[in-house]
Amino acid sequence: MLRSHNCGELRKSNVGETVQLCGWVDSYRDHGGVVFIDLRDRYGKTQVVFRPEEGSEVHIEGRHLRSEDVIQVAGEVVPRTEKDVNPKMVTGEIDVRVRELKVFSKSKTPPFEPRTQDLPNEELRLKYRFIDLRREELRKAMILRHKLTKLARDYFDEQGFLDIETPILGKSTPEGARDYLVPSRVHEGEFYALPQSPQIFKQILMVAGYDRYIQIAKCFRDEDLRADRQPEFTQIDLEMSFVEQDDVLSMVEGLLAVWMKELRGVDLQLPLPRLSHAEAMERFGTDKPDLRFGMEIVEITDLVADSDFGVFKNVVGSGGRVRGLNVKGVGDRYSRRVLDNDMKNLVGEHGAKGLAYFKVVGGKLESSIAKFFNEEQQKAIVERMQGEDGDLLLYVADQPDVTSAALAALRNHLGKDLELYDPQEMAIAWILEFPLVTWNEDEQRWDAEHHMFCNPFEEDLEYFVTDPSKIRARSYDLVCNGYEGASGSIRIHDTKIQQQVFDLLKIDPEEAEERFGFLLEALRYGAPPHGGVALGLDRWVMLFSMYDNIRDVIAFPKTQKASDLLSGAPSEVDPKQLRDLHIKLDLPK
RNA sequence: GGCCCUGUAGCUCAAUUGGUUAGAGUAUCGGACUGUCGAUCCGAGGGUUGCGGGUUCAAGUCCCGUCGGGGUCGCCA
Repeated sequence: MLRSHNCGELRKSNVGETVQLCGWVDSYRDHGGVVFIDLRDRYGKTQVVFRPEEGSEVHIEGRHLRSEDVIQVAGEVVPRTEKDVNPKMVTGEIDVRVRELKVFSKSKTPPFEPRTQDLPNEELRLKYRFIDLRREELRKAMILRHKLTKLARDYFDEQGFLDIETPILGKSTPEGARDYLVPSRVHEGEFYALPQSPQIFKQILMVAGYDRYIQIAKCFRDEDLRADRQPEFTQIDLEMSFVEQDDVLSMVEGLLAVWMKELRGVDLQLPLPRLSHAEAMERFGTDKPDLRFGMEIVEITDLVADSDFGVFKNVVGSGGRVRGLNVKGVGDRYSRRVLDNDMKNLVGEHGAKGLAYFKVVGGKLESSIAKFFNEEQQKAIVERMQGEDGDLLLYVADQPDVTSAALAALRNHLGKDLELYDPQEMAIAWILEFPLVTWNEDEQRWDAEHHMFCNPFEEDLEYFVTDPSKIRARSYDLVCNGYEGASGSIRIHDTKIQQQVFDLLKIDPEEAEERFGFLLEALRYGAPPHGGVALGLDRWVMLFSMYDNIRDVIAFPKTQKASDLLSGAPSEVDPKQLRDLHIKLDLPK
């Protein structure tokens, strides 16, 4: 070993010991005589001291050390005088007095230093990821990620789950997200696809009798990125046989309880709150509500249908709804400019054509459009909204889905802007009973909401013929602070029901065989009732470490355009490689 | 694909309404200093204002295009 201790462990009790430390020069302070170096490794920092009387050569070399040089020092642990103790460092009670110095490697002047307060822009951080990863914040995130993963593996192991790997090179199934394709050299003109999830394989494992499966699985989706979406990401993927929905939910809840206990020291209240999809849409306008604060959506369609306000009246007349939010006590906080521009634009991004607003004054409404509502209507609105003097009431009038999307966005914006919640809090809940299918207006057909192997409620089977939009699925999402943290369902194991679903989705038998016949075939050889769920590991690390993007919890993330600025991927390849694969490029001009 | 933000010294930022030689902190280099811990003090070097075009007597600043980064809508079963 090149070191006897790491840089985070020496204490007063080590005084007098001769030690060797290795690490990176975090900072240096040269007083001409005495030179101080903060030596850093993954475990912490220790101050090492060069004094002229320890030998001129070592001292001179010490004076030339610069940020990020990698060195080994040998010397004696000495106590600091009381006034020199640094209470900000756990190793602040001691120094290592350097007798010998070895410089393993000098560093070029780094583009930024790991100890910097002013973070450089993300482009630079990604290009020099090896330096960014030296920062304490990122190191903490990596450690937290390790802990979440380790706790999950241990938990599922205790519950009898088997960790089984599934292929990375798989078959393209053109449902859902765009596939990342990998050309086959051996099979000319044919392609593998990287898995969007191990979905089909884990169901086949259930058929094969491995009734509790778990995998920390890399998944790939070639879609546009977001703050919480990377082209490759990690799922904690599991599947269980001979279970009902509640069994899967409580299994996941058990994991969350472990995480909360071990990482936050909190006893998670179980079972977690459960909301139906319909209820979530009604109260929060979204299937992934941020439940850290209230400010729920309230409907006033019935109260304004007869008002003199043309906008509301017309919307109601054409089947629309008028819904809004009561923003408590901020009647004067937002200027008309903010309301008419910023907030209107925000709801506009979600299709709303306008934003109506009132201030509650003396139990009535005040605003430029208040005159269109008679006293009775005003009082009814205030009462419905539970309005008190000084409240701000905001309304969107439009088709139902537009009011939901617009008000959900507005609610999230206001919650953050008004700091309506404790950022430390984690509000976790299940969203249940998603619709099995949604109508695709462009294609004029029904699309699976979750996926096509998702089991409908038996009591809803009659709606297959009468009104497919009413069929509820045995599917469930776990939401936390407005993020989808897990998603799963009980699967279909009955071939008759599976056929009904295919019929509804207009997937003809031949097509079904071609796309995923191997799963359908497996299901014909004795399929147990089964279901499962996948947790987005990156998002949970992000939530537990309170970042607002997942790049900060991934060691080597990609940019919004899916490139890796560190390695330069993607990149052109040698023409010979393309020839081997029989690929000719046909690029846009 | 749409919309919004952004790009000035290695880094973080400034630069009045379009107007003189584009500044500051930090980093780097040189010097001073024997107890600092964001060390301090003195000095020096460091710029194709992302790139290309245009308007103008004059462009970091205005216009068009383009590239990179970020946010978001579409998209993501």
